[in-house]
Amino acid sequence: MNVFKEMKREVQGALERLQEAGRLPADADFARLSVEPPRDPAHGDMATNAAMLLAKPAGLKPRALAEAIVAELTRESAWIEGAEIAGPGFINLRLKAEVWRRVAAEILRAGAAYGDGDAGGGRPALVEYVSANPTGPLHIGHARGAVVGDVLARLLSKAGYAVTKEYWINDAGAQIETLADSAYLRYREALGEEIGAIPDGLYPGDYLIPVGEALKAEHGDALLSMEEAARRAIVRDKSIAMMMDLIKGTLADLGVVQDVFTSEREIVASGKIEAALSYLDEQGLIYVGVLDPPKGKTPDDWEERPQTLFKATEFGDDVDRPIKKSDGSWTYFATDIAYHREKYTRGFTHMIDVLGADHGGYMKRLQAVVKAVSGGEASLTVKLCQMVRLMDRGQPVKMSKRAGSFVTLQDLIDAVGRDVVRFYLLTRKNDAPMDFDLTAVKEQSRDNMVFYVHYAHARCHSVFRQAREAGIEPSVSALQDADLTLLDAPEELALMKRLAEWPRQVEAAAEAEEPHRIAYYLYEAASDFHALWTKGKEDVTLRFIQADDAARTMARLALVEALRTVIASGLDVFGVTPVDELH
RNA sequence: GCGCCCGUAGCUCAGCUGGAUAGAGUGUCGCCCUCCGAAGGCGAAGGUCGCAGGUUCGAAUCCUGCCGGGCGCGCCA
Repeated sequence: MNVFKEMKREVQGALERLQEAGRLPADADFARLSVEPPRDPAHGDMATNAAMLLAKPAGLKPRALAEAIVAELTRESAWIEGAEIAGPGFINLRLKAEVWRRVAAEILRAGAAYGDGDAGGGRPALVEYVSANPTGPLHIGHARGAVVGDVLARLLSKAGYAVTKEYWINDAGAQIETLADSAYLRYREALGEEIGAIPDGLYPGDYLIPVGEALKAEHGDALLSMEEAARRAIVRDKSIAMMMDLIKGTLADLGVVQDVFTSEREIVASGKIEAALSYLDEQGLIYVGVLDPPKGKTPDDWEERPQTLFKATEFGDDVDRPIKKSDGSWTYFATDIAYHREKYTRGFTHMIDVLGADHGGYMKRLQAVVKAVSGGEASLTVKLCQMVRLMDRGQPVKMSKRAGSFVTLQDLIDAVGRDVVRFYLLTRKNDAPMDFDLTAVKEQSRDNMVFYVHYAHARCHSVFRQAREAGIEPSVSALQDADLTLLDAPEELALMKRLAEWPRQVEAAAEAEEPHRIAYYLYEAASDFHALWTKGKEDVTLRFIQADDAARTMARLALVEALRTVIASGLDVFGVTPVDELH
């Protein structure tokens, strides 16, 4: 049950009845109608702008129209207790306490499924994220995209989309040849050869040593005498496979498991580039032309030459984009065209790419591609993740590959734990830069959202433990049977109202594609709970456990369980495991 | 030069896609532990929402132009 949706339906119903009665014009537009909780709780539980919106078309003063709406609204509503007209024409509604208790009861019944929505209507959505080059381990720069993408997928899934989580493997191109060369060097090293310093231009990392050893174990010294092309294929495939295993291992430790891994190499080999381009050609979107040099930053070796171009400008991009290099091979952009066409032909019209901020310049052209290859049917949103600065006690952690203090994502997970990494990276909008302070993220204080939310969950369990010691067993059935009408304190009602917002928060966060909203909601819910808990210290009658009143105690335990359920549900969206106890 | 993102309390950030007197945390100041975890809570002070226009019943939010910061800008992936 989404109270807010139900109320909007009621208000809309009232407006339609007024329409039928001829008191509102038949063509009145309700698109901008809002029924939302007001910022200030003194304004009631729900406020609507209906009167202000429709005053002009109705030819009435907002307050006069508001009175008519209120009369219609309160006539037969099961939920509305009262309505006031305020300010420029707001209608403030107060709902019966019964409404909130019903929500609490529903939470106890639905458990983790509370908050699940149907905004997605089962439609497929594809979230592509991480997609790091398989040339080495993931580092911190990849962490944010991995978490944001993963949680976006979980969020959309909770909101009713059929989500596919995808990784695009850049296993073609120059960097992969470099990887193969680097691995071959390690292979020779494994055979006992003295290789000295790793030459410039090759990957120096230790992580390739196991690749060399694996090649030795499988092939002995046979590769040395093998013809170059055949050898290169073997070394390359082995390197890519082992790098992907390394990456998947780290992602698994982060709790990220993707459904589909699409290989660039396979897309290239399958002829899908030619197919996609010929499709675009049929649409008249491919032509040969000459581009102007980039303004203000002409490369030294710039030479004007005719190129094969995609008409990206037709879809809002700034310039048309080349799809062939000067040597006749495809540009990376050409494979992007084929890949996004591939996504569309697999049935996805709702696509999300999670990319690093350094790919900002690619956003428009990718969106242009998606429009073009789908005949305008599909759309792509690009979530750009800004930099994460790794800090310790307020000081930047120096990272230099050369000095060997290169921090991998695996190191980070091992150092602070996957739940902390996940949650913390979601406490900011993805497009705002953030600091990740190794010490601060583990601090146990209120300014640490991660801790504060976990604490609330643990505290719920603490209450249950205390109840059991007092001889009260908060079993599922006992909680479901509790008499919630005994929850009548203003603080208790306020908490129930907060819990009633959860489905709405899920839907809003999913629609806006902003996982961080969940973090802030959980923080506020935790705050409400901690406040209520502490009030029980001063006012004994507010304590959850009332030794001489078993019924009231059970009602309050039910409220605690409802809160716990919502927090656990939010943490589940984040892929974070709730804790029953803090250490 | 062009494009994208950002500018909100001293500091770090929210602000529910246009709503009412702009909110948290932190820091400063003042309170609350014989009591379900003080790892917490309550209160005070703190703002020309970068600047200037515009759109309308109403703007931190949308549009335009400036100012300031970050990222990017053919043949790299």
